Amino acid sequence: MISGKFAITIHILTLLHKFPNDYLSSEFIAGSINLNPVLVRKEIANLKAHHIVESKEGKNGGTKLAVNAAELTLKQIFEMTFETIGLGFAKNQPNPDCPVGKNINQHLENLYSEMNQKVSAQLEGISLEDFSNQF
Amino acid sequence: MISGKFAITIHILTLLHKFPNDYLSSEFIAGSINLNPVLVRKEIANLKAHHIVESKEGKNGGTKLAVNAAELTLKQIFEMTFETIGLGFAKNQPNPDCPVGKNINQHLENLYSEMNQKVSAQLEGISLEDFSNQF
DNA sequence: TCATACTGTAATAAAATATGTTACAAATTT
DNA sequence: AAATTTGTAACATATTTTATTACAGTATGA
Repeated sequence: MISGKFAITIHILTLLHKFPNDYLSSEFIAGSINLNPVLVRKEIANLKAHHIVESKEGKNGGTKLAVNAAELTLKQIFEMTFETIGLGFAKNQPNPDCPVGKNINQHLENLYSEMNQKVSAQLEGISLEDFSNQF
Repeated sequence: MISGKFAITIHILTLLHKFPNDYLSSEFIAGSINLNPVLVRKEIANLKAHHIVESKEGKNGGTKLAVNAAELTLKQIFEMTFETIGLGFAKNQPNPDCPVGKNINQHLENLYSEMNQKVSAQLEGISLEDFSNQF
């Protein structure tokens, strides 16, 4: 299910790309997104775990892109933010005694899986640089 | 954002397709989905508004498919359940004084719009009959 | 070396959304 | 008339998302 994480992460990365020489603080970034700085830091933690950005603690610290924006695709960001098109139905526990109920989740998952593949294929063709250069 | 409505509606329609000669009660359908009958009736109300099903009140009442399952596409169901891949970020109000914040929603919307087109194109090729015949 | 300004992270709270329940009028069948 | 079902509103609960507070740890530079 697509949540705000994808949008937030793209926003963060776009800013980092626009200021390639600076360590941007979570407060500055949060000011652009209009979001709580702690949430920004959480997304940055995720980006760090994937070695997409590096950050520096302490005074004048902040975060900086650690990869080539031309080589980072939106597909990677999509996957990195744990996004999938999914059941979106938290408590999907159909009746196993019903021939339809018994199998529907499998068929829905197959369907969603194909949807994800289509979306991924599209996002693979767009780099962070492409996205950022629209601005 | 994809929610349970899409899954629930497909489930309902698959059942209706499997029992083309019966008026199925919301209770029966709810039993297969393992969902509250009122929620089933709500989705059916939506289907009725789109003339996809017809229902009969009163004793032995219920709901029945009103269209040819071969001609009803999952794309129609997708749209009918108000599904879109969207921002998923309820309070996305970036800072208008920031060059990135000012424009990001437009660019994200364009991106999501393309994603929806890909998904729609895929779902257009799958009929309810196709889906139901997998079972 | 000390004040300052950051990150990192946990704990908690609030808000938004999704799902579930109860209740009952209206409709139709037997 | 009794039984069963839809239709719908009003309300309740659960889940997920977003926000806040708090503070330890780290680097900078005056």
